[in-house]
Parts: sequence; structure tokens; C-alpha cells
Amino acid sequence: MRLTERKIAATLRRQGYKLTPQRRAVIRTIAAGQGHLTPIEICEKVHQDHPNIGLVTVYRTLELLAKLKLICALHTGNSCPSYTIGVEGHHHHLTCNHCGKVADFTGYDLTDLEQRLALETGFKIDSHLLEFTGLCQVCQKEAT
Amino acid sequence: MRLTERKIAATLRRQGYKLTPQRRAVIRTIAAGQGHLTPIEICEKVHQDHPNIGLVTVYRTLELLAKLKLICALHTGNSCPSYTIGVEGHHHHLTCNHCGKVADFTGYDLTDLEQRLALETGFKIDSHLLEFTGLCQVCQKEAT
DNA sequence: GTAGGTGCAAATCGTTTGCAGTACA
DNA sequence: TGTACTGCAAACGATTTGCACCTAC
Repeated sequence: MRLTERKIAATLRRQGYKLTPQRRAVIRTIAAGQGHLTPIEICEKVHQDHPNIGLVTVYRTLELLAKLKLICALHTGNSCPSYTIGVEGHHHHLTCNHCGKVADFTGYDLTDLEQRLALETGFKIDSHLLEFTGLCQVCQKEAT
Repeated sequence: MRLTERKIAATLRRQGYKLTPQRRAVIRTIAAGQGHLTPIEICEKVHQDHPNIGLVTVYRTLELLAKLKLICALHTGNSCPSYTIGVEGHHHHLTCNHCGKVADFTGYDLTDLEQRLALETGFKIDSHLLEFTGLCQVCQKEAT
């Protein structure tokens, strides 16, 4: 279940952070976004409604939201990081490398593998990253 | 099986690329490295033997080696990309987030999951990223 | 009222590019 | 010999920082 703007706002308050119009705008943009957005894309969209929000503020808001796990970062693909709205519980991503759409999927459990690896290598594993990339249905049709 | 300096050199020649001392130095550094190294770390290490190799050359060499799949990039963790020596065949990574050591592991097949996802989402999946992070055995002991 | 948040400008960091000189095949 | 490679310096884009002002609580 995707987090809503409302839930995110509530979490912010609960943690003692202020809910400013700027933060609201950034949150709304990410929540409404179809896929992942880079900080710069977010800033541009936010500018449509709030022309004087600085890119700096976007960065700071993203940092905060990421810390609270309200949004999550994507690593796949090229260099620049991008963010998407958080979902409840652990999940993985499937990204379209043409239109940028992100599909989340859950229900795939890596615990077994983690345990096997821990046993084989002696590592104490504390996190993992599993992301797929490909072409979404729409972009496949376009391509033909 | 990790690729050796020799094999990498052979591949370069076979593909029609020149084997310069600079490239040799970069390759040796990556091949000798315990874990993943950022371009800058590689450059520093290379400098010990070849003080006048430019960072630019390191970048260009990395780009070339990555294109030929002789080294592979790591995404996990923080922002800056880092590289490690390539291995034959497809594999995944397990990174120690304290000392930076990288353990490769193979034998875990994501094909089933890929097919399931393709079916469920309509995506045509063409690649994936699976990386674990944790503490290696040595660093666990140090921590106690 | 006050601590936390904002916005600007400048600094910083990693990476890329243009170009003249160099060296491998 | 010729083409690919190198190294410098400068450009570039993304991100961070310092600081004065502002505003949600």
C-alpha cells in the first residue's frame, strides 16, 4: 500500500517535524508521481505551483523523508539517484527504462538466501537491494 | 572465477584496444583490490607507482573495462559508484559496509522470479540488480 | 518567542569534454 | 606511420554549506 500525502504529513508531525507549505508541496509531488523522480524533476514540478521554492529545500526535504523511510531511493540504471513514494512494508522495484515507471512488488522473500549466504560467507547481512529493469507494457507497444 | 590481469589484458588486445602502461596499472590495481574501489581510490593507488597518471585516464579506462564487462559496478550504499574486478558468468555481490570487502556469489537464479514478474506486470525484463550488504566476519569480531 | 525551516549564493565534489602532444601496434 | 591514447585545464551538473531571514508551533 502506497503511503498517502496525509499519512506522510501525520508521520512528520508525530516525529516533531514542522509541516511547511514547501514540504507539503514536495510530498504531494512525489505522492502524485507515476514513477521515480530525480530531485531536479521534483523541483521543476513543485515550481509550477510554488515558483520560489529552492532546489536546496527539495534536497533537504528529500533527505528528511528518506530518513523517515517515507520515500525510497532507486539505484538502478544511471548515475543520478531518484526517489519514489514509500510503501508500507518491505518491497522491491521494477523500473521501466524507457518511461521511468516504477512497479513495486512484494511477496518475494530473500530470507532463505540471506541465511544461506550468512552461513557460507560468515557475513552478518543487514540489508539488500533487489531491482529489475526492463520495458513496461506501454513502451513495448510503442517500440514496435 | 575472478578475472586475472592477464585475461583482461588478452581481452583488450583481442578487441583491438591498446594495452598501455596506464591501463595495465589500473587493471592491476583493480585486480589486486580486496573489495570495490571508487575511481578516486583507484587513482590514488595507481599514483603510488605511476605518479603522473591522470584521474581522467582512470575514468576512461574504467569506462572501457566496464563496457567490455571486465569489471563490474556496484550500486549499493551511498551515492558514489565503485568498481570491482569482474568474474566469469553472472553473479551477485555481498558487500561489507565496514571494510568494503566484496564477496561474490553465484548459483542463485532469479529466472523464475523474472518470469513471474513479467507475467504479472507485463514488463519485458532485461536486467536485474541484487546486492546484499552487511558486516563481514572480520569486522564483526572487531566490533565486539 | 523560539527552534527549526527556508532561500540565496558560493563552495565543493565527481565526472566529462576539448585539444594538443604522445606512444602503441 | 597513423590512430588510438594520454594529460592538462576548463566546463559541467549535482549536491552541500554558511548565513541571514522567516514562520510554524
